[in-house]
Amino acid sequence: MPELPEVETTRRSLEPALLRRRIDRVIVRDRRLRWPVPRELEARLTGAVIRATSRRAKYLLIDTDRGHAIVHLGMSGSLCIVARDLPPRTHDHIDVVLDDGAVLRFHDPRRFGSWHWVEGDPSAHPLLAALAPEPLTEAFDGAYLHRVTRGRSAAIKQVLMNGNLVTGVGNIYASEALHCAAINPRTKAHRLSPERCARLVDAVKETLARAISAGGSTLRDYVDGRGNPGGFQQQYAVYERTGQPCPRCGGSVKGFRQGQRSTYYCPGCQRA
DNA sequence: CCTCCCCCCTGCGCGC
DNA sequence: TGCGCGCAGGGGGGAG
Repeated sequence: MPELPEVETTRRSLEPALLRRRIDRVIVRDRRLRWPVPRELEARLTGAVIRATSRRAKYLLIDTDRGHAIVHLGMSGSLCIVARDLPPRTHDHIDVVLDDGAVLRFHDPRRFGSWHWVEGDPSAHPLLAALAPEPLTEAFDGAYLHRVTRGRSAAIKQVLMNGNLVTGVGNIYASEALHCAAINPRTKAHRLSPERCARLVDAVKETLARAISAGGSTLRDYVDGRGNPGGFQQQYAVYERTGQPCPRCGGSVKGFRQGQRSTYYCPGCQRA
């Protein structure tokens, strides 16, 4: 489910309910996530005061006076603020009980999500240390993309989804950004000119920003911290639109498999 | 180092 | 209606 826009939308919608709250209790109902939830999480989080929320790539961080919880939503995870007396549903694996009676509840049917605890500088954590620059900052520009694609013969779509080169762009937004930049997803990364790299960077930024503005994408079950679905799926140009007209040239959108994932593009206006 | 492929897991829509 | 199959937003890790 969640790529960068969904994680950012979740973070923004949760933040007002979390700031300055003290954590009374942490209930872990199922520890079997992507990695086993460390017992250290409950031990250290209980009694901590939340100072801020932040995001790095697709990781959401709960920053406290004692350290940081690093949360990943995987494919099917969501975080919601609920009332303390609301009974948990199936797959509600973690509750963070706040001192005002609200609960931050983590729901994840597929359990590809994860929770970690880190003290000190969170960017030094092994999960975060090797990540590429944030896509919505100036560090991610055409010169950067051109440099890191030299010597890479992989298809540009797969390069966009490599978290060590570009962060936050998953399967939906890779297809959408390539359409926006009018670049064929099969194009070998090292063949892109500096100009086309710059255009692709602009397209990634624009696509992510528009998705955040729309509250992210809800394909099946994504909801933000208040339980609201996103609306960006209404604006897709190509994703899951096989056979429908391209909004730019009217051509028929095509889908195909690329590295075990589905890719969508318009053969009419996305050039190699 | 890069690339490919598999896997973790549950749910849903489809065809028969 | 029931069942088996393929597929789904992520990403670590091993083989080659």
